[in-house]
Amino acid sequence: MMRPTLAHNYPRTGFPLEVSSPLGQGRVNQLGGVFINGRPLPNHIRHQIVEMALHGVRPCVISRQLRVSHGCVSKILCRYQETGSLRPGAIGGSKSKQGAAAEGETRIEEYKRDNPEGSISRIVRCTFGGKLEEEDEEEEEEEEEEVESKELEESERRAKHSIEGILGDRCKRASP
DNA sequence: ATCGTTACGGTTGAA
DNA sequence: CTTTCAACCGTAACG
Repeated sequence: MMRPTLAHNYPRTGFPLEVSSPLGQGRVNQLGGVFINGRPLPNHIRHQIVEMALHGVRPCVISRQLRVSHGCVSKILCRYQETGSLRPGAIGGSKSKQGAAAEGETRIEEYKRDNPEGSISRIVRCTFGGKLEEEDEEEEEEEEEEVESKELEESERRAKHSIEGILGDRCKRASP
């Protein structure tokens, strides 16, 4: 199928909009919403989508009001319904490896997975702390919030790093 | 008018 | 350290 290329995307409006933001290259979709190509929608938007749906707002209205494509609203709502999470899937990383070599790798991997440092420190903590009833059933909101705040820290750290990189660029001499 | 699905160009991050 | 590459992203368009 011949689909239009990105270069010819917005010929009639006149503005092939680009929006520069602290965290990357923003674009504007047909509904006037801002998004970053290749990256998940911001968490607060995802929250709003789910929240509105929970209040009985129809997906098409959510799409128009939040200026998010209906395909995306559909996907996020679908995922929420089957996983109970509003978070995007895990991006990046590696999986590959196959054949005979993979089996050895898998065994090592399993060993690592079963004996992470964390489990050792948990055992130590439990033994000495006397708090043995700590193991958690997945408590939904609590876990989400924890991940969220971790993410926030991460993105802040990244933004800062990139700003420093830009500023540093001005006075930086040739790297070693 | 709605909404499920998917080609596309994109970013990410463990190996 | 750099490179590879399969995972996911949202939009736009089709059905």
